[in-house]
Amino acid sequence: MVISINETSEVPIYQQIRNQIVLGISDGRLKPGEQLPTVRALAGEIGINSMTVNKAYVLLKQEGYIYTDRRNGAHVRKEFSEAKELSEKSKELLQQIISEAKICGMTQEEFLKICENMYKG
Amino acid sequence: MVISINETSEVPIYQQIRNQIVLGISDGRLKPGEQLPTVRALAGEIGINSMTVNKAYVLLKQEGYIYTDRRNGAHVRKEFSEAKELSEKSKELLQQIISEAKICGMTQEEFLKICENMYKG
Amino acid sequence: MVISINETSEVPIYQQIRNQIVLGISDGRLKPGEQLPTVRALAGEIGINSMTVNKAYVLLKQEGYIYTDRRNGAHVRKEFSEAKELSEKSKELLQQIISEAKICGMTQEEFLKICENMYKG
Amino acid sequence: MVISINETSEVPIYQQIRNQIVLGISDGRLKPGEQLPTVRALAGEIGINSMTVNKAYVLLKQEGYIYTDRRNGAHVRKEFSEAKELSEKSKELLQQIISEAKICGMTQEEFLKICENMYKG
DNA sequence: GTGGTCTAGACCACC
DNA sequence: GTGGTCTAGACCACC
Repeated sequence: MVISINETSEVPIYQQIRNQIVLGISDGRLKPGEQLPTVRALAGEIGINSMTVNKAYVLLKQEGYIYTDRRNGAHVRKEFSEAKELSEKSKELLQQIISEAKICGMTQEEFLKICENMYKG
Repeated sequence: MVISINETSEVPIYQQIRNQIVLGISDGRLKPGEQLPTVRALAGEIGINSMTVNKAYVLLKQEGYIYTDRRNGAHVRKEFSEAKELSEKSKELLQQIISEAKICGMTQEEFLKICENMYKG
Repeated sequence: MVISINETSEVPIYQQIRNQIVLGISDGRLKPGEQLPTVRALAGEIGINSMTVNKAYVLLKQEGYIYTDRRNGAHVRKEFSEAKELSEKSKELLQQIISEAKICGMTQEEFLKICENMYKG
Repeated sequence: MVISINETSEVPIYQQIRNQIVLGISDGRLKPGEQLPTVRALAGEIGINSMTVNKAYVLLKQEGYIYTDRRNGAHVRKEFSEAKELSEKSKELLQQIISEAKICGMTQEEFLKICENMYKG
């Protein structure tokens, strides 16, 4: 899986890495248990400092998406909790996005349609 | 409309102000054309620097939610473009939220249900 | 409150800082709401890199002991949740310590006496 | 006695082995003088490098929990010193745990109750 | 070889 | 002035 960084984005690089890996897990490009590139390998590939990649991995680990061990590097978690619950932060963001949708004239149906397409994607 | 700031939040204060005003517009607490408090008044009310409030208003203006004129201060826009299009940033965020929903075992139906409830809210 | 670092300890510096601040909170040397030294000030005082202090503060923030905001720096949390529950990690450590106490011939009463003294301290 | 390793734990594997053996000694599953599996046998059983098991045994020997001789392998120590004294490291850890207990609102009585239960366990 | 820790120094967003 | 992010480079514990 290729990680591509937008250097001009206001989103910190470590967050961009985190986001793309979460996306990869959700759409199946990264399989449960699959090994991620090593911190150094990914840093070299992207052309950034390994501390930045490390920070992304620490974050992913804290969020429960991956686990690391010194022997084998970082791996995608094998079984995810089926909590079926969005984080508080995500709920707030979703509410914010929906308020923007309403203001630009989108009906509920139109918004749900967009979500459906993203869900399938 | 009362603006309440969470000082310990990682969301910048100017962004919190912007978010709450957008929310107020979307749910009708702020009517089209309605006058917003002046920068100084709002800053005094919240107890923060007026530069911060100003930054929020500049952002809201750039995004087309309000307009300002020197005589009458800031007002909610009277007619919003019915673009029916989310910003690139919002689409990215939504995609990110959906990927998290999928990973925590939420079905499409369950996610859409949450959106519906927020839409009505 | 003075933070003193043991450079020869196997405990990472950022962890030592974290530990001493938690200790300070628990024994009242650090009051609720009290301001901690800035990252740079503490780093300069101890004679270490500010990234290391920053790491300690991030950890304390994650654990809910302090909060930070860009205006006023870091502060001790004002109200702690009365969860009355040790973390899993602490429970494991406590079990480990107790097993060592038992092996070196300490009775339950003797061990509880040590805990009492530490609690009062 | 079965040693089970948590590969995703932040606790080093050699430390996990050491901890479980100490636990086994303290609760009587490992008797004084009892023979421990050979380094190779235990490594094979767990599925890890024998250097790691060796490190755990060296540590246990240093701490006085086991003794080794070339002919018969490793054995649990027959008589433990009744020093009735915790190691400096354990005292520090205990102080740290107690400070966390105090902050989360636990009374001395509640904390001692937890210790009692662990002591009996 | 792997991730974890640390340094010295820099720039940035926020206020 | 504050914390947050990032770099280039180093050393260490673990395996």
